[in-house]
Amino acid sequence: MAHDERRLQVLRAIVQDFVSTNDPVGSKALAERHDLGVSPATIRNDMAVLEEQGYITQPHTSAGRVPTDKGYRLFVDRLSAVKPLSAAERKAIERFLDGAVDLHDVLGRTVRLLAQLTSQVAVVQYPTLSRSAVRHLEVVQLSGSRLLLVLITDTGRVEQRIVDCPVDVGRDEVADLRATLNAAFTGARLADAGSKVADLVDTAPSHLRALVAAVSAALVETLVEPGEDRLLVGGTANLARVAVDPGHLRPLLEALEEQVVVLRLISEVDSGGAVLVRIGEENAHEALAGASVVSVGYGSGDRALGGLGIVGPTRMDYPGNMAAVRAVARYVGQLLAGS
Amino acid sequence: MAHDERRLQVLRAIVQDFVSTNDPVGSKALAERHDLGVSPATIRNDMAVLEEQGYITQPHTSAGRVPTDKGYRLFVDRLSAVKPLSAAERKAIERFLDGAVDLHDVLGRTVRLLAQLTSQVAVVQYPTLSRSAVRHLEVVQLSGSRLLLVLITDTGRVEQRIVDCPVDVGRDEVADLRATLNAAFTGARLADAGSKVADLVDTAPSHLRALVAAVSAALVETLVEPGEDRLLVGGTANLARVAVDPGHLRPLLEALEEQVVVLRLISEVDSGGAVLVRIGEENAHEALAGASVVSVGYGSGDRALGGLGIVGPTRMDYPGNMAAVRAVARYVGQLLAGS
DNA sequence: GATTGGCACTCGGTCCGTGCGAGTGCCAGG
DNA sequence: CCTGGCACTCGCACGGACCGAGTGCCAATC
Repeated sequence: MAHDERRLQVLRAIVQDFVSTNDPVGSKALAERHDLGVSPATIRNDMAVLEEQGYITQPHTSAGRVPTDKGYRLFVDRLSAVKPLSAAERKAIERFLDGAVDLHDVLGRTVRLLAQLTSQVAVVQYPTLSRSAVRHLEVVQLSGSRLLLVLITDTGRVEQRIVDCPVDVGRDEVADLRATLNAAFTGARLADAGSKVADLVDTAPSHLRALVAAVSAALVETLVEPGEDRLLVGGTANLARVAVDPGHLRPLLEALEEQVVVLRLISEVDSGGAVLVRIGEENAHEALAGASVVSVGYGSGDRALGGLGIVGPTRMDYPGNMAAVRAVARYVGQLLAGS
Repeated sequence: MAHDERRLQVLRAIVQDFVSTNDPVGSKALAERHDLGVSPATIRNDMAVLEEQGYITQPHTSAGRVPTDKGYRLFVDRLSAVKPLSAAERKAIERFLDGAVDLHDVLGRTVRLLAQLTSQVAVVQYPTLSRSAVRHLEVVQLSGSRLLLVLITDTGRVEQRIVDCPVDVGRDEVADLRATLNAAFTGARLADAGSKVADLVDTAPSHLRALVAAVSAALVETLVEPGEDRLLVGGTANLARVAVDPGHLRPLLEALEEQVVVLRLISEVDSGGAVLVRIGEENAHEALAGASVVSVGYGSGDRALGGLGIVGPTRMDYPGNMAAVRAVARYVGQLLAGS
């Protein structure tokens, strides 16, 4: 029906106006700023219906309307066109990310770029270990019985781990161990590494068996362990830009430091490569009740290496942010594939 | 003179009360809460003098007094006794830091510990490369002409760097290169590495010379480059605890992300191992005008590896925070020395 | 039947005047 | 040099009045 159609236009207009002005929007202002072709009175009727359906609400009796989570959801799902990035923005992405010298650098630049592009808090997950493959394993002897195990993945990630061996290790044994490990693991997906360990211990030369067992155990532990530094956060200063009440700001900052929470949100990426938007209460975490998360997986080809995205108030520019997140993820994916 | 002595007592009392209550403190309250042995009227006279000398100020005509930067400075320099940590706190430090598996982990725990102990923002600098020594250099071939150079220091830090060589490299050459580099650099202070590079290129076997030159150049670059990820920040949520005005909070958050600024403050550590306190304007950075920085170097023995400390409002518990910073630095120093 | 103009009503935000209380500075006396 | 007393200053919290934006409803209109 024409009615429903126009009501959706009204909702879209409300979201757009509210996002840009941060003021509850009234029927008169709507009629003025958008060519809806009807009078304020008609809009009022539509707004009453929209409120009844739970898409908008009014903070005070004599104030305009504000979108609810449900309203934003509808907007994102059906009312927002994908906003292509400007040429300048594309250029900025390239300029910003090119010239990175290693993985750390790439991700650091990414998080800063994303924060700047969206004026929100940006988060980037390190490439998940289990989806990467082993490029090289290095064993360094620190002292008689202490070894440093360094794992280098094909995504450029470097993981280190100290191993205490039960007995002192000879110099030759270290070399043997290095050769053995590399022969066994190089090229293997880390997810498959666990199952290889058992074989390896059995087939190892007897004089190395105890050593291989100890090191392999540590290796598996490193891979399985979720890893604490898997998240990079940037642009927190953008939080203070909008927020009025620091009491409201604190739990958000805490959640961002409590990386686990955000990690869970960011890493649940759609395998199809679509941008995921979680709005307000959908985040199912108290501190994020007033926040939205826009995230997407990045990777090369069909492999998702990790997720990245932004966190901001529910009142955000969804089309613009979704476009920025997607563009950055695509570029980072290419970059990592080429290294 | 007895006068001066008592005036200092008054200043100390003002600082203590203001820090704990966050209210400007008046003469009457002072007389009640501290055994100064004199009446409020006398205290008023002292306060008038202290204000004249610039140690305290009153925000409004009819309000109590508040310490100035200069007042805090005097308090820190002459009026504060070192507050020893409680047994429980010492225990907490141990419990928190033990069980760390690698450098990342140690520093991550440190920053969280410090933030929790002081309820301020904590910052920890990664061990400075130039003061570390080379434990091992590893060269991994990524593709025909791309090498990954991995540097492991005796402080457990791992640096990685991708090197593009002018020509394709053979497998044997990589092994030779690895051996050559390790022979030359293992055990050397990184600060001295630069001067060794020239020698190395000259003495290298001719077939390796070009390769050694390229890799060495990258190595030196890695060492000289200040490195962007050398700072760990934690506990920013504590900022929102105190601050009332998010507009005042934003520049601080920005400064913390702009790692360079804080890095400069933290890395200027006293070689004698004393705790350094910078109060308000002393920081010579606009965003930190209302903040104090308490920092100290950590390291093993006489070698300072880096700095750590806290950033908080000028109105902070200096004795407690100084004690916490020092204790944590000492413990971290031990931990890194033992690894 | 949908749309529109008119109109009474609600209610949050702002402005302003008042009273209160904390804190001070000064002064005269011990 | 210290002390008690006293007049004075202001910031702040409270409360009432005003104002205007915005709504919901209704009768008239296309």
